[in-house]
Amino acid sequence: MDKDLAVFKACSDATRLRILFLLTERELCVCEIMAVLDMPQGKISRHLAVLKQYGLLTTRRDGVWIYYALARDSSIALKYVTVYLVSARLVHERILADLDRLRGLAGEGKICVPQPSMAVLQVDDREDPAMHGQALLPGEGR
Amino acid sequence: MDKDLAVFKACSDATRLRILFLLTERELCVCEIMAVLDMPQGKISRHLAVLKQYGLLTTRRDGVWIYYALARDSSIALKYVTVYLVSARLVHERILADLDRLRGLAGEGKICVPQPSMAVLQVDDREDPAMHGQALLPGEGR
DNA sequence: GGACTATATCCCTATATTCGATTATTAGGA
DNA sequence: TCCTAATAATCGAATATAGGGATATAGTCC
Repeated sequence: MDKDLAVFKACSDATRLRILFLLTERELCVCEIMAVLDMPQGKISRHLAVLKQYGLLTTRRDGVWIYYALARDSSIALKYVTVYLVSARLVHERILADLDRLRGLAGEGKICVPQPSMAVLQVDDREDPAMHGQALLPGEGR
Repeated sequence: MDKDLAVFKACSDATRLRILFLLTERELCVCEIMAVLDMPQGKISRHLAVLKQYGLLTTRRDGVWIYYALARDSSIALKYVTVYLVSARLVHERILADLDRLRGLAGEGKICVPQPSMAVLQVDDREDPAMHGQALLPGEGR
C-alpha cells in the first residue's frame, strides 16, 4: 500500500501532473519539458527526481541527455493512474495546450535535438481484463 | 484538471487512503471509522472534511449520525481512483485487516448502532466502455 | 430546559513541501 | 586539458499539512 500511496503523492502536485501527461506522449529529456512548461531547470529537475523516487519514472542516459519515461508495473496504483492519464489527456484544456506545444517543438529543433526512441509506454495489462484496450497510446498496436 | 489534482491530493495521505478503502464497503459514520482505524475522533473528522472538500465524499445526516459515502461523477480522476480502490482492496494486507475489523464491528452493535443504506457505491461508467464491470462492488448487480 | 452523544472546529506545534537561487557534476567537443 | 551544455544537488525562506488537545455545535431523549 505504501507504493500506491507514493503514486498518489507523486500526482498531488500540478507541475508533476503536467509532466506525467506530457510523458504519455513519449519519453522526454529535461530541456524539452522545460521548454513546454516554461519553467526553470531546477524546478523541473527536482520534480522529475521526485517522480522517479516514487517509482513513476525510469531514466535512460543518451550522452548529455537524460530521457525520462513513465514506468510500468511498479505498483497497482500506477497502473490505474496511467490509464487515467491516457484517458484524460485530451479532456483538459491546459494539457491539450501542453501537448500541442510539445509537438510544436519537435519539428523545429529548437532545443537539445533529441532522437527519442518511440514506443515508450506499453502498460502491461495482461492480468487485468478490465483494462484491455485502455493503456495503449493512440497509434500503438498490441 | 484542478478537480483531478484535488483527487490526488486527497489520496496522498495514508489515513485518508485507508478511509477511502473502507468506504468501498458501504457508507460509514465517523464513529465506525474511528473504531476500525483506532484513531481519535478529531483526526478522523478532519480527514473526512478534507475528502469532502476535495469532492470525493458525500454526506447524509441521519439523526445524530452523519454518514459518509464515496462521491460519484465528481471528476475524471475520481472515477479511476474508485476503480483502483475496488480492485486493490483485496490485495493490501493492511486494508484487508481494516475491512475485517469493519465487518467484525457490524455484528456486535459495539458502537453507534448504524442502519446503513446499502448500495452506496454505483459508479456510473456508462460513457466509458473501458470500465465496464469494474466499478461495481462485489455482490452488486447492474 | 438539561444531560448526553456524535460530530465539527479551533489553537498551537511539529513536520513536510515547494520554490528561487546558487553551486556541483557529468559528458562531449575543440 | 579547457570550455560548454545538460542535468543534479544544496541551501534557506515561505508556505502548507498533519497532529493532539480542547472546545463548540447539533441532535436526541428525558
